[in-house]
Amino acid sequence: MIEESWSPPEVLVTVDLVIFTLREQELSVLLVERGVAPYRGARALPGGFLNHAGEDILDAAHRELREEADLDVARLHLEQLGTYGAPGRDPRGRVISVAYLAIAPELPDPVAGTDAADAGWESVQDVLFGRTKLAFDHLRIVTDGIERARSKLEHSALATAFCRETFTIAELQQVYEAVWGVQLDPRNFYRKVQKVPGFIEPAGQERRATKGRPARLFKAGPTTVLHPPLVRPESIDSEGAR
Amino acid sequence: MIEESWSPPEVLVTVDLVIFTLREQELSVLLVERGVAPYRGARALPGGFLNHAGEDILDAAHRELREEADLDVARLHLEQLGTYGAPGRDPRGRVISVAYLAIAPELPDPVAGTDAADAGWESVQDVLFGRTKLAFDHLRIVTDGIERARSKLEHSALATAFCRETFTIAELQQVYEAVWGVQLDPRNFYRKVQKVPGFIEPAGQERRATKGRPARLFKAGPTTVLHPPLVRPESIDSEGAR
DNA sequence: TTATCTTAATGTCATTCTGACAGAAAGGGG
DNA sequence: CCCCTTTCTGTCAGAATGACATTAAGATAA
Repeated sequence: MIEESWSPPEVLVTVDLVIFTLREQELSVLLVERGVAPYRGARALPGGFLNHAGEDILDAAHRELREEADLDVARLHLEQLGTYGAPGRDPRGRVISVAYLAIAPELPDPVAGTDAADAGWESVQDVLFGRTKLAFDHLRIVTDGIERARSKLEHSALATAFCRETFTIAELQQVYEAVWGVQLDPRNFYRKVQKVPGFIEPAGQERRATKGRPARLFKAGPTTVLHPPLVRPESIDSEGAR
Repeated sequence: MIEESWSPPEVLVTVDLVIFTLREQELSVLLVERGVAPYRGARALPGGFLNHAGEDILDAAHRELREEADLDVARLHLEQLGTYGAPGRDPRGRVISVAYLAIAPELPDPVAGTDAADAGWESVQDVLFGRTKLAFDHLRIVTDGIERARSKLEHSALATAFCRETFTIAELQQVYEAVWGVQLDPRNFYRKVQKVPGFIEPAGQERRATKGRPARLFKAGPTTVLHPPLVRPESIDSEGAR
């Protein structure tokens, strides 16, 4: 198919970021208000073009996070979610976007950066149910991100990434409940989580109290793959395996 | 960061295909021998550049499969595996590659296409252990593909995609054993697989015999998400959750 | 000081699931 | 008809699961 006259087409590459956190026990996603065309004024995932042809994609993702939301979370672990490149998804021409997923404990409110008129956390429910409209195909990206997060909660220690350095088992449970959208039995959850070797380990005898009995504190253990997995109840719609 | 003079850099986009199948109970991957520079003569995953700026990425993947390996498997389901875009991975310039994964039952030997001097199935073991060297970062892509396939076998009905229209439970077990690289107890496997609702359903009373007792034939059921999942034994190295 | 409230942690129990193994069923080949 | 191979059905103890009760440890109010 390659002929003498033919040369491969050039396209533009962007990165998009799906950053999830928990606020008031509600799953939230980081959104910006676009300050430039197209979709100026609309809500969108933070992201943008590669800076120069030699920039690594993951580096670009970290840079955009810093630029657009002023979240300089160097330690934030970005995981590639997928690449979205349908022709016509961007009026500026042929643009394909590499999406990254990250999970964060509750963070300081982000500040609007250069390209973004505003930046802030938005309820994931509002996005999924269409109460918050997103630019481009970003709704689809968020949807994929949710499903990825839900799935990873089962098999990996991702849930601890939502928590601070130390956390109680009840807090960990709230992560699962918020992301899966279900209610779990605290006693069975307590038992199961403790049984997975290396998932969580006690962090000092220290404790923190608000009203009831003080809870023990834990920290993330060395294990990254959960054995056995914490299977989510069948009820919630998983959108299939595609 | 966007200034008047600045315009986003243009990059070249390729697709790469990781096609797995089972041959003689061994997991195999489709490779081509590159007919053009760079890496001319080396083994590589089938793939290539987008044809024109308006071509959909998934369409390009199907086209390359047809062109390079003459496998016109329209029905083959391609699942996006990841995007690989490290600067310098391709001497021709800034190239990022979108990799797709597919699973196929045993297929006719592929025929070399236009860009490929040769095309054929290669043992995955030979690739993983470095006995078969690959061009670019294709070893990494294959490695990621294996891990994805191993994981999907647990939670999805992917295994049936390795089999023909109808299959015996023993054949299905061979899929799991080949991909996971473990030995399973036939009796427990039989029990578990049958219990997952909608995974497999009986296909006629027909049977097919070679030596022992004739086996019942099954076909893939409607279920795509396995509940409960078939968890793989802890032994095999899963390379972590990254 | 004591009763009460709230949340954390442990316990119980019947049911189901799991892994390891035994044996019966259904053919083919001598 | 006896062996061999492969498929299918049981069995059985130990572990895991889901549903629920009870005790423990503090804060707060009476």
